[in-house]
Amino acid sequence: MDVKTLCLGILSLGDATGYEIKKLVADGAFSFFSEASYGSIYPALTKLMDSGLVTCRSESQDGRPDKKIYSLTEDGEQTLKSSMRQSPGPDKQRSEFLASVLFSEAVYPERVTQLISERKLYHEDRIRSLTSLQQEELSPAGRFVIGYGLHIQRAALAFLEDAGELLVQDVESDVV
Amino acid sequence: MDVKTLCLGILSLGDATGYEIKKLVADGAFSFFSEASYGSIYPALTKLMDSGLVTCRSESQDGRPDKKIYSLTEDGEQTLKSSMRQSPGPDKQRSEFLASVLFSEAVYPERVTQLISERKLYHEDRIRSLTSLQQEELSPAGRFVIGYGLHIQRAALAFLEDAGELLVQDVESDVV
DNA sequence: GTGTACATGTAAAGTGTTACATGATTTC
DNA sequence: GAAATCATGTAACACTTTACATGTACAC
Repeated sequence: MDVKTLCLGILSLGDATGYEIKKLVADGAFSFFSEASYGSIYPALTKLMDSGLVTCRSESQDGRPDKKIYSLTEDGEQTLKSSMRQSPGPDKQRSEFLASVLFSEAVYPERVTQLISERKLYHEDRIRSLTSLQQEELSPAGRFVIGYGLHIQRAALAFLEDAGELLVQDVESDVV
Repeated sequence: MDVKTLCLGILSLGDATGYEIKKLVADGAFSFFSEASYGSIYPALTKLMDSGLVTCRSESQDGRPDKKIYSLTEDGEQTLKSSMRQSPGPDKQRSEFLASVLFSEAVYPERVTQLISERKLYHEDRIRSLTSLQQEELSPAGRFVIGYGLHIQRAALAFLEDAGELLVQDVESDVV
């Protein structure tokens, strides 16, 4: 999903500024399944303005650049809806952790133990953030998305508790 | 993880051609956590040659371009090992499915039911491929990585069976 | 006083994908 | 006879990140 559609989608849930969109994508409910930086969000919003899919009202503030609050237009809503008609592409899951485990085995087997224990902390952390997001979330779909994320993180953690031990033993016995 | 390190890692598990690396990344054990196209793999291998991290022997074939089989050098192994010392970055999980669920709710709620049922098929498919990969896999780390993937896919499917129904009901009652 | 949050935006650099070019061989 | 598999490689394009530019206000 490109940044333009992502912005359109976020705006369908309520008006927002570029800054707010970035925050949602970086830390909010969207952080679990998307990513975008200022360098792609601001240009995307400008292009959406040019094609009339969003409008923008400015609120002046003292000491700061004007806040530019974007809203979806009727056209934007239709465009989003027709994007939603397409079946979503497969997930893109890139995990340096899994790659590291697989590649460390041959060249640096002692590393595996550490990777696993660090990974548990990672999942615990993700679970904490998702749990706190769950407190705020409102719409059924929002609850569903957070729930989906939580469920996966918990499953991953449980897997590490079980299979992580086994792997560590296996790799260590190979070293010996 | 950049394509160069990915190639180095795959070569640490055994010699391979660019074509084989692409296949592993697209359909094999690596497909669960990485991605790369010919357009990035071939140039990466050339660069790795230039910096002496891999060597290459050619096997001529009739009617086809020579097979170029790459092997890790001692230098390549050390470089990979020092990459492995870095703690792996966070997972990058991009899910058009989750975005679609969240964004459809407002502009196209009937779509949600379909998204969920298509998604079940998606997970079932992933489970099938991972299960068949599990048959071939050999090393402890390989088994661990596939197991991790399987566990997550199963958890996701289970979540959909439970929460998917609820969501569909919620969204439908909102429409009415 | 130091760091973080607020707020927008651009330019350069890097990375990667898609599409193209080439062509035999095997499977349906 | 069409489509997939084997096999390498390049060029154009798209996308993103990182760094820069600018500046206030508030919390510690």
